[in-house]
Order: sequence, then C-alpha cells, then structure tokens
Amino acid sequence: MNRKKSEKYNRIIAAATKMFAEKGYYKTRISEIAREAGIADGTIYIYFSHKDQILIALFEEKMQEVLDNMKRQIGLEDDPLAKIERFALTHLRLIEDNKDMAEIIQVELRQSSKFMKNYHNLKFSQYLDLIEDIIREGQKKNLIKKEVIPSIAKRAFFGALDEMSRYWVLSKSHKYDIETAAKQINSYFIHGIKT
Amino acid sequence: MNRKKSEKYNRIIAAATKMFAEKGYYKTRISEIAREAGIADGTIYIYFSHKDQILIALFEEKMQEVLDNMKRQIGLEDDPLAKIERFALTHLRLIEDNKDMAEIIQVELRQSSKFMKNYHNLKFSQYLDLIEDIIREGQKKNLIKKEVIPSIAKRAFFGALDEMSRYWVLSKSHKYDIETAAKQINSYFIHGIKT
DNA sequence: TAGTAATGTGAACGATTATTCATTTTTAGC
DNA sequence: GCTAAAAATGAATAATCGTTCACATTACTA
Repeated sequence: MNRKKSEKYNRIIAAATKMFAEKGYYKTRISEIAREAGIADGTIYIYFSHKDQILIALFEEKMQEVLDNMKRQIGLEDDPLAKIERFALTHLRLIEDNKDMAEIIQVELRQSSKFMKNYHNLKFSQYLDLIEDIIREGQKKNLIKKEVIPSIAKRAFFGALDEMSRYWVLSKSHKYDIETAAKQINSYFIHGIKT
Repeated sequence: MNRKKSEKYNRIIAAATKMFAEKGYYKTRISEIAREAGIADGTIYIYFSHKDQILIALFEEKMQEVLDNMKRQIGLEDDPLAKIERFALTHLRLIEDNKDMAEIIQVELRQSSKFMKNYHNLKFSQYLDLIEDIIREGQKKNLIKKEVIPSIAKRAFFGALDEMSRYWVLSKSHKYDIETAAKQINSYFIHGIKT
C-alpha cells in the first residue's frame, strides 16, 4: 500500500498541523498528536520513524500544494506585471484560508535548519524562484527596469508579503482586508520596478 | 548590586547568544551555556529563574540597543525619504555586524509567542513604528502619496529588509553586498511610495 | 472459516535535562 | 586574619516524553 494515501497518514498530518500551529513543534507531544488524530501513540511510529519526520512530511506536502497552486494561478496571466499582482493576491489569500499551515511555515520552517541538519527546503526556494523568473521575463520584455537585480527583488517582494502574513497569522483582528494589503504592496513594488 | 551590571550576568547573556544562534533555544542545554560562560550550571540560576528568562532578557537587551541605535541614526536626517534610506542601510549593517543576534531575532523571536504565553514584544513593535512615523511625516510634507497606508507600508518595507536579513544570516556566501541590497530595496520602495 | 499477514494499541522503558540544594569558595568589613 | 554574608559549585533529583514492543485486533486470501 502507498503510505502517502493511507487514511491514517493523512489524519496524522492533519492533527500535527493543528497542534504544531497551536503550540509549536517542541511543545507538541506525540501523545497530543495521537489524541487529536484519534489513534494510539504507537500508531504514529508505523507511519513516521521519528517526530521530526512528521514535520518534514508536513512541509513537503503543504509546500507542494502551495507551489502547484501558485504555478497554476500565475499561468493564468500573460503580462509579467499582472503575474506579480496575482502572486501577491494568491499568496495572501492562501494565508487567510490556511492559517494553521501558514503559521507553521512562518514559525517552524524558519528554524527547521536548526534541528534538521541536512534538510534543505527545496520547495521553498522554488516558490521564491517563481518571482525571480517573472522579473526576468519582465526585463526581457522591457517592462521592468534593467537595474533591478532579480534575486534581490524576489526577496524584497516576498518579504513584504511574508511580513503581512505574519501580521495576519499572529494577530486576532485586522485593520484591513487581504485585497487591500495586496493592492498596496503591489502598488509600491510595481511602481518601484517598472520601466 | 545591580544584577544587570554584573559581569556574570553579561557573560551568561553573551554565552546564550552564541549558543542559541548556533543550535536554537530548545537544542541548547543549560550546561552548554554554563560551559561557554565558564561557570557552573547552578550559577545560571542565581541570575535567571528559568531557562526562558535568559531568552527574554536577551531579547530585551538586544532590542533596546537596536532601537536606540536606529533612533540615533534616523535622527541624523531631516528628509523623511532620506530617513527611510538610512533605516534600510542601518538595519542591514546591523545584521551584518551582529550575526548571532540577528539569527536569534530571525528564528527564536518569531516563535517566542509559542512558548512564552504572555511575552509581547513591545520593543519590536516600537522598532516597526519608527517606519510608520517616518511615512506619516512624509505624507504630511507631501513627499509620500496619501493613498499609502502607513501600517501596511511599514510592514512591507520591514519585511523586504527582513527577508534580505534572513538570506544574509542563513547562507554562507552572498552574491552582493549590504550596500547594494539596501540601495535596491530603497529604490523599489521609495519609487513606489513617493508623490 | 481457518490461517496469516498487516495494522493498531498503550503501558512501560530509558534517556535526557532543567532545576535544586548541601557544601565550598570568595568577598568585604573591621 | 577573623567572620559572616554572598556567590558559586556540581552532583543528585525528579519530571518529562520519545520510542519500543508484546500483545490484540482487523483485513485479506484461498
């Protein structure tokens, strides 16, 4: 049987997503994940060799979804500047619709290198590179200034979105909605880089 | 005696800064901090009631320094747009000059709410608010567009810098220097918001 | 339906580690 | 140089939790 498709496997990932978001990786007990998933502690070790494997699997699954979704969305636009706008909106909507996942990526993914020696988050780099590619394309079409360094611009743009996400995820009430935030960030950034 | 001024207190903070940056809060043992500081394990508990108090004290000390330094730096400029430029450069230089501290703020501060129930990072908010104030000032002087929402813009700008910091802190070699990065980010952002 | 493999269980284990505290060492006043 | 308080020590403690495994249950096959 394919472990990935097993019902239990998915239940464990779902339970871990909820618990890690709530208490963080270290404060979450295996027994809590098991209880949340409605299974015995030992069952988790049929599907995962160690606690950290749950977190890694969780990253991989979620990031793949996020990546696929974003590729699909920016594929709907032709104009590089429109792609950038759609990136922002899609990213922030994703955060709004997947708070637990967003919180884990915000908080745990960032420190994952600290406890998982050789876990390099390829998917995350690929996600960032989507922006870099759009910028290069925009430069080729003369829509974006040649002086813009794509690898800096991608981080600046992603960083802006990411900081908004952090605010979204960590505070209860918000002064403005996702659409407004996306529009603002796009406006700063697009004006800043276009020819 | 003032605990804050004690030599041992400072040695513990310094040792913790090094170890937390290297291994992360959870993976760092009290005994490792003690060894690094050249004292006995028990001595730490003369100065700090619990392990998490070391991290909190560390945040407070470092953030106060960062905040004071930034206020001094932006105080050197009159023009709001020049203040923003100086903010970026100062922030990135600080990261470059204090890698351990930067790494802790990047990684541990972000997840601190997860294990310290009621630790609200006031200093961090104040730091962000420096940007918001500059933007409001710029709007008053008609240098920055009225449509710019200061509380969104501050996060966007800080986020851009912060993502650059993350790259700086987490990767060994860099394609470009701090000055280039600051110049790029400033150029996008200033163009994006100015009237 | 019996037999067997796969899956699931949860109590017990053992390793880890923050914290304590009885004891020792240092400091400071006289 | 004596004394008491303060500071420091580090071995012992106690609690925590990831992981295991002997046993139980369920699913599958013929």
